[in-house]
Amino acid sequence: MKLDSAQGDMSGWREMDFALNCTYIVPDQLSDPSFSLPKAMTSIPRNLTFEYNTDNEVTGVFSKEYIPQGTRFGPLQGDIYTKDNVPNQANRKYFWRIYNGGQLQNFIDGYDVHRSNWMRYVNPARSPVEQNLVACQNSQDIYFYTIRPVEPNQELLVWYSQEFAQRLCSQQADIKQMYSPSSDEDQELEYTKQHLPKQTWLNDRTKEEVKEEMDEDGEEKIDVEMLERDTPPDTPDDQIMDFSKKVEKEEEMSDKDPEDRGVIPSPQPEHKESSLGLNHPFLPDHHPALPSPHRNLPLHLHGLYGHREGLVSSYPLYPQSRPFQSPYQLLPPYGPQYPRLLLPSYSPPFPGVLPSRSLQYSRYLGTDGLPYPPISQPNLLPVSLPFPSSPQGGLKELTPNVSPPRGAPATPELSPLPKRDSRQQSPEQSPSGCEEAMNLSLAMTKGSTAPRNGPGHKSLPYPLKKQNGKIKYECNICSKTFGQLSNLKVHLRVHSGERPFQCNLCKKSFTQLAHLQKHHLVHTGEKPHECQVCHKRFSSTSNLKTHLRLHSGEKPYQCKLCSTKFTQYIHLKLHRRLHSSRDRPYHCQLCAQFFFHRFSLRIHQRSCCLANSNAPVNIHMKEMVERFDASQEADTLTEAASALQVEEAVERWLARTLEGEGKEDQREATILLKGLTAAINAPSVPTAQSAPTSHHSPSLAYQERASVVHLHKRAMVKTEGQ
DNA sequence: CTGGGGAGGGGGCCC
DNA sequence: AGGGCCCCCTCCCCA
Repeated sequence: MKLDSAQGDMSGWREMDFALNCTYIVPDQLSDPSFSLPKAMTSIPRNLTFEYNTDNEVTGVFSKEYIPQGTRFGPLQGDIYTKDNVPNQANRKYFWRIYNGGQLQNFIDGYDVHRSNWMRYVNPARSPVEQNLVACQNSQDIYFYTIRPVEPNQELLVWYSQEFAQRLCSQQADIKQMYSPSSDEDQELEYTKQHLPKQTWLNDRTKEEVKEEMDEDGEEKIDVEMLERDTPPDTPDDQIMDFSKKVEKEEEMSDKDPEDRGVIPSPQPEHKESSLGLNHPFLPDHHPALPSPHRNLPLHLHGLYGHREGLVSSYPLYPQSRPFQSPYQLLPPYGPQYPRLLLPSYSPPFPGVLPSRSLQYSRYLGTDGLPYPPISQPNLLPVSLPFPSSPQGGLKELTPNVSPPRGAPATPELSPLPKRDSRQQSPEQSPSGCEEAMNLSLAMTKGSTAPRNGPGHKSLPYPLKKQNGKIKYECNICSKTFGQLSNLKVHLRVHSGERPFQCNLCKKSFTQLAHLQKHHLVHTGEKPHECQVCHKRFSSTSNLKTHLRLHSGEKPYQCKLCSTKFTQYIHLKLHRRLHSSRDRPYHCQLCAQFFFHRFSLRIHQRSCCLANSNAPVNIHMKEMVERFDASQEADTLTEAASALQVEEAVERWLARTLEGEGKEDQREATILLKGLTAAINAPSVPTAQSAPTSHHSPSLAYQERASVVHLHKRAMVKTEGQ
């Protein structure tokens, strides 16, 4: 399934490259307002899951299914603080810094579980080996991108992108500079000072001491100190103290030779001297083979977030010289091209999209004539909004965002935004807010002239197969093939979890626009499909079709054990639970099928359970035998019935079953009957010895679909003349 | 347990 | 090629 060629080195990617070239977009799960759980818990996408400790606390984020490389999660959500309005009591453990033009612009604080999202729980990676996510700042948002395929049940582990770390490093350089005689007073220091409680070590020490500290770890120590004071009581102490101790301990150790410390040097020495010219004194401690104090902490993001506050990135500054060893081929970008659509904030939705015939909505509307009150748009999440509000209503397509030029800073030069609301930003300013509607791969290919490696630059974006002379597009993940590329692209959302179409009323999201349109009927109460018999209305044709069976009397789903018929398959399924295998004592050892009668088992073993069981004719024969076994004709026979008696019973059963059937079905039944009777009259076969076993699958023995009585060729519903 | 309706998901076909 | 439309299938809920 998965491709194993090593490809997709993202180590040289800039944040903008991730934004433009990412292949999948996975928005957050929508939080039902009625949920009592905080958004940080409920926002986790469907393809991810939390891991909990014994206290039911989230300890990490894991994948539930295969997640391809180049998948984007996010953005990170939380309280937004500018440098000047950080509350004094703020716990900075979950702070993310947003830079603008190299200057700190604001913080995203993920501390509050009701205002942050699941991304706060993603643990930091200890090494490039285990890292599978990279954190990037795109515009004013933080996104996590998979830099390698994530296998099911694998933990998501994140570290900064190169630029991200670079910004933090230059921040540190700024801090250093503020103590030089020539530098002006640094705002960051001012910020730090003003939020440090009195009697902090910073105030108690000389600037010279501070400078020395900074030389080692810069601002980090400040934050550690702050954590000790500012962390709310519910924060485990070990998270703070260990982190603090780690820094001190490692500072001491950093003076020693790696061999003396008994640690393994970095397998990639260039890590120590990155392209940024930074020292990474703690790098060896991030080696996965080593016990890491960081890792021993409760699996919260304190490490990452704690470090983030001025961290000199000791590890993942992806040196360009070190490509990722991805065992999988990078999935090509098939960037979903979602037109930017505008929807009114409430119904009637999709005028001109729904069937044109006029419908009476009024009876479905509320007393105020509106099905739902208009939703105040500014409160909506900036992510997953393919349908920003449109005052005039209707479905509109917007001009796609103009992608920033390649190589442009990931953080556009924006004036500080006290609160993040992408929809209040102009499209030029913020590609992130409406990014769901962008064709990322298209933006990449059209907006770029420089040849690049990585996703989107493969000559053949999709594996092609030829079936019967027709080109088939194959899914990289499940190998399912499609005749049309667009179908494959839609299909791929099943794997990525991407649901780009979101209802602006209830925040549910869908993989296809049509599904969203159908869903909207839930809110409007509209039922466009009317039964011509009873004039009952339905929201979907499928449901109308099911309903029509009530009038036609058609019950296409029959229990093969008791002949009870049903109009809906689910009813048959429920019904079948009533029949357990213990009622059928005769068991085929070869395919695990059960029978009421010994002669049925005999027929089964001699007719269809010998040769190629997978052949359609044999599968059909198995169905027939099973149905006959449950028939009243079979019941009339004794276990000692002769072959002739059984044959006659089969004929009677077939005649009754096929009464009224089409000629084609009867012809098919005749063929089957010949096979059955031949089997009945065949000499006894020592099946245990002669029967092949390799191709026998228990699933064949219990084909749910086999219980559909009518062959699929027949019309399911007769509606004419009613 | 059965039966009816509501809703969502996947995919094929056509423009 | 992408999107719209439609269909089938499945599951859930509830009387």
